[in-house]
Amino acid sequence: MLGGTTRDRQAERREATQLEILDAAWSMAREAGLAEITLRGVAERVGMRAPSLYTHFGSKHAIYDAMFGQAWAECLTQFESLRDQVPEDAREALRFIARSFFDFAVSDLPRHQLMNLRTIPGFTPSAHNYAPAVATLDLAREIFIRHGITAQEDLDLFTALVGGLVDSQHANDPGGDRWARLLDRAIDMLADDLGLP
Amino acid sequence: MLGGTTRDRQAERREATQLEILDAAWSMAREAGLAEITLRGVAERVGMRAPSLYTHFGSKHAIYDAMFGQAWAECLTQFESLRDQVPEDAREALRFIARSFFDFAVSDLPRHQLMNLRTIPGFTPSAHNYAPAVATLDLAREIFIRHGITAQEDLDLFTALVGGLVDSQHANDPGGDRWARLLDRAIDMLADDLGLP
DNA sequence: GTCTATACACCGATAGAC
DNA sequence: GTCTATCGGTGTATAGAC
Repeated sequence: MLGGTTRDRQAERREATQLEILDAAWSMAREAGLAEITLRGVAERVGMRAPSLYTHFGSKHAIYDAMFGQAWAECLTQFESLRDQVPEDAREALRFIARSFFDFAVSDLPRHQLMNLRTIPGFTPSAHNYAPAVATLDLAREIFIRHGITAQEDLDLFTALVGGLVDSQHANDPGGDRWARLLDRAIDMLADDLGLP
Repeated sequence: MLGGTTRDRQAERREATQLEILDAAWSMAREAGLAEITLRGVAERVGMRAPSLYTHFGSKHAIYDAMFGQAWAECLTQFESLRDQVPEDAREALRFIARSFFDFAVSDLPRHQLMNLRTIPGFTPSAHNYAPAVATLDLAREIFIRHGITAQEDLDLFTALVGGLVDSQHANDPGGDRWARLLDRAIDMLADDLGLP
């Protein structure tokens, strides 16, 4: 049907423009910092005026929100692709997951700030864009359970431990490896606590 | 000498006004959030106009900077007063320090954000106001050494561990104790790793 | 020295013309 | 869908009153 095709075309075009805007926002975040994004700056990068962005996003926070969803979706995709590579041995599995998450978080500061820190004043992710974050944690939980680690407290301790190392690395030795070097040791510490062989 | 007295009076008055401004800023931070401080809001609380604040602080960041110094000085003072209460036993000592820091960090969100997170866009503490932070860490290091823990990596792991729990608590269960309950266990984990009895 | 009034450049957001 | 014009807000520079 012609009407249907037209509508699809328009929807595609619209989605493409939204992606273009988000790409511009990421680019500006990486250049100037996550919090330094401005609508005028983003608009300029896509060849628009600032108010035109409101055709595609209801507010600046809505742009952050969409970026939040993108980032966690990216993380989820990576974890799903790594799913079959998780070692059989529980201790090795913990190390593998921890290293994967650590590297992902450390490799992109603005992305990590948006995903895991509350660095944008007043921003809270919507339920819709929070979903891939939940899915990622669920996936981690599933892998943990598969390796016999079932207590929520154990997963909580794991996330706090890895998160603490990531934040320390970013805050106190950006670009270095002072805390990255401690990751395996930290995980072994936890594995011992869990009674893993 | 009269000139000296006058100068002292003026200096005292000036310092008092500065403290008044900082108190107003803390009050506004606790009401509206750390990042939501505005110069006009702070000025109104002390009965001034916004530009008048520039008589006492060179910029908004300079106010954040002074607050940063206050917060860490507060932390240092508390740790110094606790110094003689640190248990002899190394494991108990670790628990004690960890709990002290955890409680201090969790009891005041805006203060913790300013001290430990980089939540204010573009803000970096000056060397002068960073000093009490260094002194606090030095004090912690000294206590660690007194208990036979001398490696920098051990202290790094300790700070990352406690920091990770604090951040998780603030971000995922504010006002609760989901990660607070894991603190002793986490410290025991580390103590075991260090070969402590 | 302290404070004020004024002004400026920038921000996110809205209204309405095309 | 994109534009121009504009609004209320911000931090801050400056000139001048007391």
